[in-house]
Amino acid sequence: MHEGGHVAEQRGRAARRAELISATRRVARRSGIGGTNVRAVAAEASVSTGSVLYYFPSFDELMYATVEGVLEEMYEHRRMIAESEPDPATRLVALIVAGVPDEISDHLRMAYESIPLLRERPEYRPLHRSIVERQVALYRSTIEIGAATGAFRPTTDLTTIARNIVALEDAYDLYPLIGLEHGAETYRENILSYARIALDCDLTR
Amino acid sequence: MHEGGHVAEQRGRAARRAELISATRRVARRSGIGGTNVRAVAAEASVSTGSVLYYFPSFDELMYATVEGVLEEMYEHRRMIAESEPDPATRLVALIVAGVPDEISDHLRMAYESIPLLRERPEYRPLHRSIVERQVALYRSTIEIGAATGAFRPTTDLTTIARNIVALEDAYDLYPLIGLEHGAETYRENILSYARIALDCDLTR
Amino acid sequence: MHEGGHVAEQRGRAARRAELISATRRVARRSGIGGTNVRAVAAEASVSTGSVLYYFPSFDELMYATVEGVLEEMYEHRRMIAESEPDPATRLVALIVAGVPDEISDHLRMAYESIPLLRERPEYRPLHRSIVERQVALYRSTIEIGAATGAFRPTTDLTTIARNIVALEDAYDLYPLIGLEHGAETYRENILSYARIALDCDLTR
Amino acid sequence: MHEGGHVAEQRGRAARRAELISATRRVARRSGIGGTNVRAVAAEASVSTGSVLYYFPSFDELMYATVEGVLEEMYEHRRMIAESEPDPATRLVALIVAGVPDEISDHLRMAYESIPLLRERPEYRPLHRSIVERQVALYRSTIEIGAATGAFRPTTDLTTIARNIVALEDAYDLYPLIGLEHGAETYRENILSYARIALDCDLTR
DNA sequence: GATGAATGAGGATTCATTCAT
DNA sequence: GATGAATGAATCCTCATTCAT
Repeated sequence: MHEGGHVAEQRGRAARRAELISATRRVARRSGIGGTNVRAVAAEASVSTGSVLYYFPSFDELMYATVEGVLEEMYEHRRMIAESEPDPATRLVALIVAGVPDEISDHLRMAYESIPLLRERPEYRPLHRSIVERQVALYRSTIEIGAATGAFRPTTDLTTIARNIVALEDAYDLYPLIGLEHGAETYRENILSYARIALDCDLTR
Repeated sequence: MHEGGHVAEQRGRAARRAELISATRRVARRSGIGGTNVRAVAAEASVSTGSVLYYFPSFDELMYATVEGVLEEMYEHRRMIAESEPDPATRLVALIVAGVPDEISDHLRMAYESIPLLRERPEYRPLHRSIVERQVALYRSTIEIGAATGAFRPTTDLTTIARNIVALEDAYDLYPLIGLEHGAETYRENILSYARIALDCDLTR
Repeated sequence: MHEGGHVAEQRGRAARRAELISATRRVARRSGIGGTNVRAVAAEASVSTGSVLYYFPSFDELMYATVEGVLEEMYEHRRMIAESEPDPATRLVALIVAGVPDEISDHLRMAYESIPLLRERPEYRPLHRSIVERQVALYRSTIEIGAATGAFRPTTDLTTIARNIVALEDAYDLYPLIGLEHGAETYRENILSYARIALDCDLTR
Repeated sequence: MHEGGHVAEQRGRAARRAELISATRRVARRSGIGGTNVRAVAAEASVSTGSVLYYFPSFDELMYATVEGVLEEMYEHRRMIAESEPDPATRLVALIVAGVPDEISDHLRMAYESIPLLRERPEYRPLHRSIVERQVALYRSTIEIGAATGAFRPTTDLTTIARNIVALEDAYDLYPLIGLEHGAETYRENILSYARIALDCDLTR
């Protein structure tokens, strides 16, 4: 009927879904994943509850897409930090600083709040896993470059170091959520203290 | 007549509560915290739903008591490991081995699943925080002893090292939950690799 | 197609709420306020319990709206009697006759049954108070007109007389509820006997 | 077995019941009839919930006995006022003053809160009815004496006057409960204003 | 006599989902 | 395409009553 009608509709559909995901994110930020429901999302997006489930087969799928988006964005942010900084030492510090934010980020909060979803929805696992793995890759390649240029002199296998740094980040990101507030600065220094001895380098900031 | 007659009852309120907590634990292990409700707990304990709320002022309180018990037990287990091993190096290794179990423990699962509860129930925060702090203390005192005996030659401040070890443990405990299965052995080695350079020691197993 | 198709729905939210209020009234008439609950109302209105709470934020609000409606209707009925009768003496008698019905009216029953609600729901107070006050105003203005035309020769302050008449009505409405059955006629005559001496007039019927 | 055992037991039983009634009264004063339940009464009386229903066949019966006691006490109080004052005019004023207390009395509150119980428990009706009737009798005999002594010159039949006074009292006792606070003094004056013209007398205070 | 543990029906409320329009 | 009214199962919690002791 309409020229290119389907294409336009498809575009419209994608845009609608994006809006709903965005609304879900805002609700989840405000009220937590547990406090996020169809009605709240519909209200936030100024659409009907019927619309929400018209664009997503179920509320679970919308939540999945939302968590996915948040995690991807979180990773993307760190990847851009890595790309914009050529010097491996500086990049490493920048990554760690970005990895342990001063304020609990919504990204992190949602990442941790989505853990209970894993039990009944195994499809969440690849999401989380992949984020960790790509962060490890980010650190690993940074270290590799530094090792190649002589900036770092790794004391052990690179993957181990990269994994440890990411693990430290993950734990130190969790702590503020459970009320352990030693401050992002302390946590960053803890991670840097590890990086220095593991890479036998200076890492001034 | 009376003697022995009231055995079940005389175990008393505390025992009944303990049974309910235990039932809650089993349900939570099976179905997750999100899948745990009054009816399921009542069925698991073979009592009426009324009974559950007879022994606990609210379901939330039962859940809190359950999480508290699980976390305490987890810490207690590690404390006993520490106490039963006098040699600091051996103790450190034992703690790390116990801290990264081969199978995902219910303790850890519940610890992580209870994170979303933190948002609406701030009373959970001291629970989680305290467990982390006491674990750090456990490692710190172990390191201190080792430093005193010359077994360890710490390269930096003891609290930092202890915190980093606990943080690594916490993250490596989380990973299997999200499908990252490099194996407990790998994770333990990663932590040990840190401990070795941070404490400048051998730590054979 | 559309036109007329949505009749039931297009009557709209307000109409649905009115239906539920009406159902609540029927249940309350049959079973008392204490015997009125969501399920009974839903059954009476032939809808699901979910529907009841879809149109009212809480059952309390539905009950409030119902009591409010009943009280307003009661007042409105008396106001119309007053308006339709120009002669102050005839109007006064008509008001008293309407004010003490032969049968215990649902209005009165609900008015008195809602008294215990006042303790926990202070928002009911303005409702009751306002009805009494407006009834007093109705009598007062009637008396005022009669005094102006010379039909009444009030022996004391008009508000006092109006209040006393309403008070007598309120009490005599209560008595049949507690089993004091001297008959509406006797009660009306008692009130009229007061009106006659207080207004120094005849008040034949 | 025990000498007079049964008698003593009967006395004990009556005393226990009295204590429970008294406890029920205190709870009802605090929390309203709707907020009064077996557990609260048991706690207030420092006995077990089982005890409460050991001494009363059902909670309803305990509540009935409590309301009965309160209403009787209320009447008894007024009767004593009447008895202690020989002069009919002074007695009348004293009765009216006592009948419209400055503060909402627990007696009145319970009298009005018990109205909804009438629907399902017809046995409450004689209670309320009898209180009204005896109050009317109190006023009627007072008026009769005054008429005999020439202190009062009733303008109409004595029962009508007595009933109207009691009705006014009942309504003016209700008003503070629904938030109509013109003050006890105003209400008393309103009643006295009626008494004066109905009895054609002075009634100074 | 007295207890209090245990019950289970019944209370209001929440919410993803369905479907007629 | 999009709506939003309607559902009903599931949630936690309350409470008079029972009964073994």
